[in-house]
Amino acid sequence: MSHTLGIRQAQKQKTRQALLDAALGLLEHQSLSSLGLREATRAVGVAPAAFYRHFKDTADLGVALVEEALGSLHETIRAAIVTTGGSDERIDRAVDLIAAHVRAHPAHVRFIARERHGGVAPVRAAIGVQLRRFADEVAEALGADPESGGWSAADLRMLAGVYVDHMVMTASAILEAGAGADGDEEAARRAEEAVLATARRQLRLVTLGRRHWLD
Amino acid sequence: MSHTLGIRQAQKQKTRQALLDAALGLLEHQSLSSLGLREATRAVGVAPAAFYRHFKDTADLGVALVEEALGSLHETIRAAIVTTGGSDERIDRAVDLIAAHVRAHPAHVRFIARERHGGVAPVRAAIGVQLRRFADEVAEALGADPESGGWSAADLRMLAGVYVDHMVMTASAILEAGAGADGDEEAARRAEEAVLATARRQLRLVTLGRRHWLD
DNA sequence: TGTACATCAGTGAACGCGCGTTCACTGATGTAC
DNA sequence: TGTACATCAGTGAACGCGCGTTCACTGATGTAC
Repeated sequence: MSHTLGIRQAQKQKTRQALLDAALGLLEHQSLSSLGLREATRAVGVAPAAFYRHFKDTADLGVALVEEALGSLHETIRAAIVTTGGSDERIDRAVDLIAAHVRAHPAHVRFIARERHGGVAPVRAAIGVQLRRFADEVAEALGADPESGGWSAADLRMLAGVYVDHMVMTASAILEAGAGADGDEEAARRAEEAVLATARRQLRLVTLGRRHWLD
Repeated sequence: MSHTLGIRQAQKQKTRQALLDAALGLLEHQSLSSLGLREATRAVGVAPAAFYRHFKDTADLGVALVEEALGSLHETIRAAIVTTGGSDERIDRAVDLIAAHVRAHPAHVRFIARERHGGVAPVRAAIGVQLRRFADEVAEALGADPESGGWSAADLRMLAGVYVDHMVMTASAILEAGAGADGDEEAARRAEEAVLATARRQLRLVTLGRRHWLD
């Protein structure tokens, strides 16, 4: 028979997850550096002291949120990497994947965009480490592409960084487009489409630059 | 004779500026959404209530900081726009200008990078408006360049946005490079040079894409 | 299976503290004559 | 130039409030026999 978590462990995980979810919700309208431990516990419905059974402080909770948020982004990036086809098809596919990611995880995207340069050092560091890992992974994939023959490691790494940064920026811009047109469903749709169109244009620009890099 | 500010007005301006300076200093290690009004007045050495003679609340002070910070960035952008010469010279010059800007106004750069996606809506909005203005200005300059003959307005605007975003991201990366190697002067210099080298590579990529945009 | 003891996630009360905001005030600066 | 009154930047005390952290506790879950 398979190993099951004890009731106690399962309950603890549930509370921990509830704290993470509540915090993520509260961070829609504020930064992590102003999130209170009591706010989070109040939203979950547990006593303030219960917080310490799961996290040292709110920065610690923030680092846990980074792992959660970048875990889901990692999957999206992997999906974009393995896409095949002509450059236009790959661009369309990548942009669609980002849009779908934002729709599926808006709060995660907001959190990463906000805290990437935010006021909590350990969280900033955790995001930086993970994004650099993603870029390494993308660089490796780019290196395997015949189109990258003759590229130096530094150039590949630069290009990978451009793609990862572009992904994060675009995700954040999609979110902003949705929030900007408050209420007006149709305006939001148009604003999002404009962001996606710009993102595709930008990727086309990068593709062209890439094609002529070794000229 | 020239018009002089009254003693009272001059003194008020001085206190206001002291509050802005103190806040900017305090924001090195936190976000605006957690900056306290009492923190700022304490740092200046005035009573908490004095704050209200200058700002409605800390968000209001933040908006004033946006104007100050983006005013200085505006000058740097204008300087980069008017640069002449071959594309490599222009890239080198632009990157040097950014590096100089970060050296001259590190706290302003940090503030903009942090609050661009931060938790204070009016500040985020103010930054967005100004950066869009900068992009419009850059787009106009690009349109005047013979190299952009045949470009659509949307394409020019997209390219301008790439330049402005790249400038902000690079400025923030330079700052991070300096902070990352704490204490080690030589490591900081090397980290900064690596960031500048990457920035130049990225601009070369964009230049190549631009050159073949209408192929 | 049943019993006795150990573990530990979550409780609830208490603490000292700094917060934002208000208010009547003070005294230097500004203005009218 | 001098005087009498108005303005208003900054004061200092007070307020109620929510904060982070501590502590001994409870009672359900886990474990050993």
